[in-house]
Amino acid sequence: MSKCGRKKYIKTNLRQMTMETIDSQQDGSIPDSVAESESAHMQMQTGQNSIPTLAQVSVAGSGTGRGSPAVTLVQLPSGQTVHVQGVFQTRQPSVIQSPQLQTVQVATIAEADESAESESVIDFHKRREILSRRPSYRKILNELSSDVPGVPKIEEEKSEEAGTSPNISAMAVPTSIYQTSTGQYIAIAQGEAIQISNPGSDGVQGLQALTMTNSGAPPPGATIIQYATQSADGTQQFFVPGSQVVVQDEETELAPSHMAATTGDMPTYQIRAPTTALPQGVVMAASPGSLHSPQQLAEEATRKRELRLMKNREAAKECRRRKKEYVKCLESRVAVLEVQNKKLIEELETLKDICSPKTD
DNA sequence: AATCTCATGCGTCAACCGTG
DNA sequence: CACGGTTGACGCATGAGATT
Repeated sequence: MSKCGRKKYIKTNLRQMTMETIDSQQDGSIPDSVAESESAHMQMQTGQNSIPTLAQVSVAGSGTGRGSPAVTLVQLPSGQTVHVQGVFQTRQPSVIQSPQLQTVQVATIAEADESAESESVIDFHKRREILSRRPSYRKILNELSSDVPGVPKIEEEKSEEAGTSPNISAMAVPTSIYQTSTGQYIAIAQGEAIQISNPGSDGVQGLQALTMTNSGAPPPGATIIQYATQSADGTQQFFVPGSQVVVQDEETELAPSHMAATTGDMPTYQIRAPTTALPQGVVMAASPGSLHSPQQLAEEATRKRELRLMKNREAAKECRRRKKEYVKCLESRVAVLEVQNKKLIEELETLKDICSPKTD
């Protein structure tokens, strides 16, 4: 791949991915690449574009009821409709589901129902305009977190340079939202509590308690968390955004001894936050009122430029970090949705076997 | 070992957007 | 409307792996 090709690959970015989703949904084809997961999600929500060999499944209550019991309406090929309580409950809006995509979903339903071509063309252009520029990743993540109960919003990272809130620790690591392989949502804020929002598939709904200590022994920035896993196999996977690293420490050698003693065989995870050695603010030299000579003006202009360059440098780093986090969240969502889709298909097959008339 | 290819990250510019 | 934050785009540097 040439450098230009690489750029092209990179530039097949999130905006284009969203556009592809729209386009492919308009002509009814299934998009490949990452947008495929969105397509799968729409299948589950709208009951359209269902897999040909399977019965159509429509989810009552738009499939967005938070924690509410999932009532699935299964329409069998014979015309029968069966209300079932899903083993895999209908999920709340996932961690990554941008408002744009929600708009697309609604529009897709509307187009399917009304089949008004002219309106769809207008909608298409409207959506094009809406998607001309994506909101910031922070905004997207904040809106997403507001849809998930119990998951705190990502705090505005204001006053990184100007002013320090007394409650903000020295390391300004922003809150991160993770999604585990089992669909749980984990919000981690440096120096604050870790919350796990359980989708409630196993009856344990709401937040789970989590033990977190900041050990003195590990290197700076390391955080020891202890998570009582509830999964059958006893393992828990974390999808880690950004440059943060989650290490499962089975020997618990980094954990304090009293923690290991009180937690038994619970696995210990160590989250190493990226070192945020942000250069502190530049000391403002001269006040504008004291400038007289052209040389001083030039120096002031240079100083302002360098200050702006420095700020933009840090902003670009932060932006890239958020983008990586966003992409990793998308990838984790793809993985979760694939598992979810697989389980739904299996559940449907089981129901078909149960409900199909036996011809003895 | 030298070269090539590719992935990744960084600095900068410019455009957009929200806010006061 | 000015200002500052955000982010796409571009060029560049660097390191790792593949190839010659």
